[in-house]
Amino acid sequence: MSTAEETAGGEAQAWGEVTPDAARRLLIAAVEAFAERGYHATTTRDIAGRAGMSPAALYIHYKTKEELLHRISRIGHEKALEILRTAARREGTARERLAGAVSSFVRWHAGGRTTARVVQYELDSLGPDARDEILALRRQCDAEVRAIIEDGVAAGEFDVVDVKGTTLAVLSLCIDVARWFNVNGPWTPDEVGALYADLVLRMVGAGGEEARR
Amino acid sequence: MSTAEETAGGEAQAWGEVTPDAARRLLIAAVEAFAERGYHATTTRDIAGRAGMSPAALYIHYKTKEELLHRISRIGHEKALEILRTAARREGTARERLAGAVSSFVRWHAGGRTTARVVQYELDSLGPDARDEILALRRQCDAEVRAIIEDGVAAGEFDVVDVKGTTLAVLSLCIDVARWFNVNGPWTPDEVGALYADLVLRMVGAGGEEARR
DNA sequence: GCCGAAGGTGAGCGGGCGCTTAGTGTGGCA
DNA sequence: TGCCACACTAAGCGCCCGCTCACCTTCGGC
Repeated sequence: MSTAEETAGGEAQAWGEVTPDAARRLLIAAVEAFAERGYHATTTRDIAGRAGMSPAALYIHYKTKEELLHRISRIGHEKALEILRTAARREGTARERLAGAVSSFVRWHAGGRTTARVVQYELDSLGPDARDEILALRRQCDAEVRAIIEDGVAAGEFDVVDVKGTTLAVLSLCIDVARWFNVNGPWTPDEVGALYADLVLRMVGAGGEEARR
Repeated sequence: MSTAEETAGGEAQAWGEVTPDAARRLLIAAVEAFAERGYHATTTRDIAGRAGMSPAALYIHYKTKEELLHRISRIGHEKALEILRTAARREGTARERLAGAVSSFVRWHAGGRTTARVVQYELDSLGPDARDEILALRRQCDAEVRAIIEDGVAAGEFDVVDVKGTTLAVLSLCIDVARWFNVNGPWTPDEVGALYADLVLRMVGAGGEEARR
């Protein structure tokens, strides 16, 4: 179920597209620092230091500290949307597609917790324009999940009273994994993904037989 | 179901115990500022300004800015624990107690979103000692919810494979309400509380008849 | 072998931060 | 009425922030 790419230890997976090398190292350093301390508590000197460079080097590749957060946020949201989109448009019943979407989405939030934390919780530190751009991506994530649930209801697989509210709760449940998941805790990302897929199927009234075993 | 105290507009409800008056005004100002901008992005000048005082006045009542966050966090967590404890120890079936706990806990996070946001999301800005104290309160919250679920499983009301994981997911779901809930959105705190109580009962395999209507 | 572009550094700027201190107005009490 | 304790303010200290700038190296092309 899980690919090496998704759960790669260094979490450096998704940043391959960022060039040149120095810009990528700065970006990864920023992700780590923002995740540990939060955007406002992180200094540009800290980011540059983690990347093994002088404070001034940051400004060769990025106009401001906020541009770093914006870039991280956009790449992260695009990755999240891609995960949901892939799962939503796979062949299969709504039940299978929802379980797949939730387990892979949760796996991403747990395994790439450092990145996911920044992506999901530092949104308010962006300026209005950047935030609007990111919010548009979020709405697309919402639409993908809602589409699966609507399909399931139409097919009689799911039993959901409030589709909009349930969609929101499902996404909320998955996203919050980034807040509490601990790499040294009792669960692997795969285990949390499986547990959550089961819980979400129950939420939509499709807990089914195998969940009751 | 909901009391005036829980959903009072100004959210000033729980701070009655803080004296003298100037100290309370500063604390409420800090809650609002932290919720809007985050702890690190909030300045002591901003807090004092909102309370209608000079920057120096803050230090008559609080040793540091962090002490403000610590006080807010402790009072908020005590309130949250009280809500869960009251619901958990009420008379009734596990099903009824879980529904009551979730709906009142969610109502608190939605209605008192400003406070809940600070309480749930600014924990990492505390120093180690203060954080440890707050984490102990969190563990008590977890224990209350887990006790209800264990009761339900023992009584044959619930069907739960992983009690620990399900407890965590239920709390996570409720807490994350503070992140996304919007006072100007389509739902009232009561509505979200009712929706979430239903969803949580489904998660523990007690969705029951009335949910299927 | 010289040149310019690209990518880096060390020093430091203007400013706002958390917090302190000296001084002020005020209300309660002998 | 005189006095002091208390709550509060105006001013500002020392520090570190985001960011800039003058200068330095490296290296491919002619």
